[in-house]
Parts: sequence; structure tokens; C-alpha cells
Amino acid sequence: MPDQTKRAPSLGARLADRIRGAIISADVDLGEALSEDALAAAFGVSRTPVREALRLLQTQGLVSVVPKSGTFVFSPSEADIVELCEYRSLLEVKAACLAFERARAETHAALAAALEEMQAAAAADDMKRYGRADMGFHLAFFAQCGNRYLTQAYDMCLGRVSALRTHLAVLSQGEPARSLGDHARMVTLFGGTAAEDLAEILDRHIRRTRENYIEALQGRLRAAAAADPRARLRRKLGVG
Amino acid sequence: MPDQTKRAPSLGARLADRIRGAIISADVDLGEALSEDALAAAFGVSRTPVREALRLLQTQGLVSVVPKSGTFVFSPSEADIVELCEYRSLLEVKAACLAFERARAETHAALAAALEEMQAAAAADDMKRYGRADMGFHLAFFAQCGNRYLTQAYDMCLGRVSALRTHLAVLSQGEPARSLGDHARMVTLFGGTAAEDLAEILDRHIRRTRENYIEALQGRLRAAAAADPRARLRRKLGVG
DNA sequence: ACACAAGAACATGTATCCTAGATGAAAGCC
DNA sequence: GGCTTTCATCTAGGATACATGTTCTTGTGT
Repeated sequence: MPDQTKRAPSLGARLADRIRGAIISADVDLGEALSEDALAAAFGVSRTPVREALRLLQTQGLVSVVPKSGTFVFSPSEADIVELCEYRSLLEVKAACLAFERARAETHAALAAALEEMQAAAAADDMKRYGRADMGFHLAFFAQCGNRYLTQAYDMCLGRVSALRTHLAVLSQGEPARSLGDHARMVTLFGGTAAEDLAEILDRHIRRTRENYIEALQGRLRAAAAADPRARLRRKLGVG
Repeated sequence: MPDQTKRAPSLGARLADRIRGAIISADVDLGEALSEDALAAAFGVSRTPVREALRLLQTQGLVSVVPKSGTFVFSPSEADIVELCEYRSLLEVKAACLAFERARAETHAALAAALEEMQAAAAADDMKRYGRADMGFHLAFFAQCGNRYLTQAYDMCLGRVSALRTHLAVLSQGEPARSLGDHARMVTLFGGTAAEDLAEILDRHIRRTRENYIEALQGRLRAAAAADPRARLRRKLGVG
């Protein structure tokens, strides 16, 4: 059996990265149709690697390919957001606990560095940079948790979480300060020897992002309903 | 966006099921090479759906495709087994807790039914049937946990867990009785209103399977070393 | 006897072609 | 006018042909 390390990633894998990037950067909308032909033409390759890329993204839940119909960017329902956040929370709480047990010092250093970057980004009012630093903070748990499957599971939903952030994040009042506070408390916990509240802080932190997303989603749905031709017609005709 | 429910599964998906079945049933060995051409010929289809199936299985960790080299059935190391079991345990403990909170009665019924089947299988000395019933027992937690992502994550590693069971399970002395005892205690817990020990029982249960697999893997490695052509040649020639 | 290099054999990667199913609009019927 | 049917068109599914990289073999030179 070959070593399988450091092999050139296939064209399909690279395409998947680019398409994922496009989704996360909000270059394409949630629920939007992605034609294999169009993607192939856009990237200047044949459909075969495009299909491979879309299948990959499908397993990550970023797109859903419907046989004979089309491929569509995922479009979360409110229940999806609730469950995804619950799922993310359980992974992250476990990873944080493992990292605390197994590599407290290393994790503490990584968290502190990420926090510093977050503070710098907040000071510069650069939300994109802040988002990246925030992601780095949470990834530190997984980098140190010592369980590849757990890390992989997080990678699996990372795309969706990132997409939610960019597509739905709305800046609530006083949010950066509260967020920074939570993160700072976690760094402090990792500097000590006991972490009783770690799970609670993390869970509450993620729960807040959940409420944020749901609020934004509802706003989106209202806007979509307002723009829906049939609804507009009904309103215009005064039909309730 | 179409409804995407109840669509005919693609040929690739069906092939993936069959190949996974072959791996789980130990029709092919761990680490064995799977040629796309050979599979295509065996199933009477072209390579395209075979490739799709293998990519699917790759995301489930059942095979690893090495660019330009080949596709190989996964072959766990001891560390893989440790991490996989730790991962499985965390998913299952969480699912069990959620099921307890959200659908105690339904879960209790499902667990009791599965336990009954396990007892019947044990009485009949049908280990294959026992294995299926055991899997059904654990799946009941996920069916009732109310979080699709958690369920999906378990599905993701279910293939590997099943493969480990069939490829590596060795029957330790007094194992069926102890296993049945653990499961019976869990059923009892779900009949009550508090489940303090649930996590501990589950975790210990899974930890025991882990030790079982590791022991079997070490035996396999010893056997493989003994069967290694070079080693055999050296032995035959009396070269030490 | 050994090391090494060239090449055959075989693996997957990619492109292209053809087919079948789904969708939506336009035409025809009631 | 509203409803149904039909057909053009676009989608993905699958087959095949060719390109390219890997690996093992084999033969040669030392």
C-alpha cells in the first residue's frame, strides 16, 4: 500500500475548494442553482471534474444534487440552523475538553494568539478578518484534541457554518465586545488547571450565533415573500 | 428548488452500498486493492459510477483512493481504532442523552425491542444476527435524538465500525453475557426518570469493544508478519 | 550477487459523447 | 377562459476513449 501522503490533489478536489470558496464568500446565493455545464465552462475544464467536485461538496452538505434536475447551493431551514448549531456545539465542547486534558499549554498559546488577532481585527473594524480569526480560535481546539475523526467531523460542517456566517451574520448591538469577552474567558480558563465553566461558555457562545442566524434567516424569508410575484399580486389585489 | 425527496438513487450510490456490503461482510480484506476496472467489469457497468461509489466510500473512510495508484480498503492502525472508538463513544453518549431528554418513551420501547432480539440471537448462538441487533440497539439512540447532523455523523463512521466488528471481532470469554447485561441496564435506565450512569455504561461498553479490536488487530499483524514472503524466506533459509 | 535504470503493464485522471428523465412553456381541447 | 396535453429544451447519468502518472519487472552493467 502506497504512502498516499503529499499527492497532488485532483482537479476535482481543487475545483471543490474554489466552489466552496465562492459559496462561503457569498458570490453565489443560498439555494441558487449550479449548472455543471456552466461551471465547467467557467473553469475551462470538462464536466467530469466538476461533477466530482459537486459530489464532494454534497457530502459536506454545501450543495444538494437532485438527479436529472440540478445542483443547488444548500438553503438551511430554521430547524437546520438549530440542529447544526447544536451539533457544532457538541463537537466543539468535546474538542475543547480533550484539548484541555491533553495539550493545555499548547492550546492556551494558540487561543491567546487567536484572541489577540481578533482584538486587532475588532480594533481595525475589519469584520472579515475578525471572522477568520474567530474561526482560527475555534479550530485551535480541534488541532489539539488528538482525535482526527473529531477534527474531520468539524471540517465537515465548517463549510456550512462559514457560509451561514457570511450569508446571514448580522451585527447585533454590542456583539463584538460580548464575543471578545467570551473568548477571553476561555483563554483564561486554559491558563488555569480547572475548566468547569468551559462547556457552558462555549455552548452559550454558539447559541448566540444561532439566534443571530435565525433572526437573519427570518428577515431573508420575509424579504423573499415580499418579492414573491404571487404574494405581491395577492397584496395588490387586497386578497388575504 | 425541486423537492429532492424520493428520487431513484443513482447507480453510483447503489454500487457504493454493494461495495460497502462486501467490505463489511469481509468478502474483501482490509487494505486490499480495489481496481475500478475490475469492479466495473464485475458489476457490468462503466467506470464512471464505480468512481462515484468509491468517492462516496472514501468520504466514509472505508476506502482511500490514492491518485494514479489505486483504491484500497481502509486498514486501521491501533491509533485509528482508539480514536474511532473515542469518537463513536462521544457521538453515542450525546445521542443517548438527547434521546433520553426528548423521546424517552419511544427510545425505551425501541431499545427494549432490540434487546429482546439480541437475547434471542444469543440464545440461538447466531452471532451475525446478534451483531445486527446490537447495531439496531445503538442506532435507536440516533433515530430518536432529534438531530440529523448527529445521526449523519454516526452513519459516517458506521461502516468502519461494522467492518471492524466483522473483520476483527473475537469472542472473548463470557462476552455475550456481559454485553447483554450492559444493554439491559441501559434499557432499565430509559424506563426511569434519571440517567446518571448512562454515559458511563455506554462509554465502558464501547471501550471494551475497542480493547477487543486492538487485541485482534495485533494478532492479525503478527500473522501478517509470519506470512510475509521475505520473512518466510529468511526463516526458511535459516537467516536470522 | 547487487544496484540501478529503462520500459511494460496497469492504475487513475480527464475529456467527450450519448441517453434518459425533469421542467416549463405553448398549443390544443373542453 | 381555464385546464390538459404535448413537445422543445435543459439537466444530470452513464459509457467510452484517450492522457498521464505510478509501480513493478526485467535486463543490463558493474
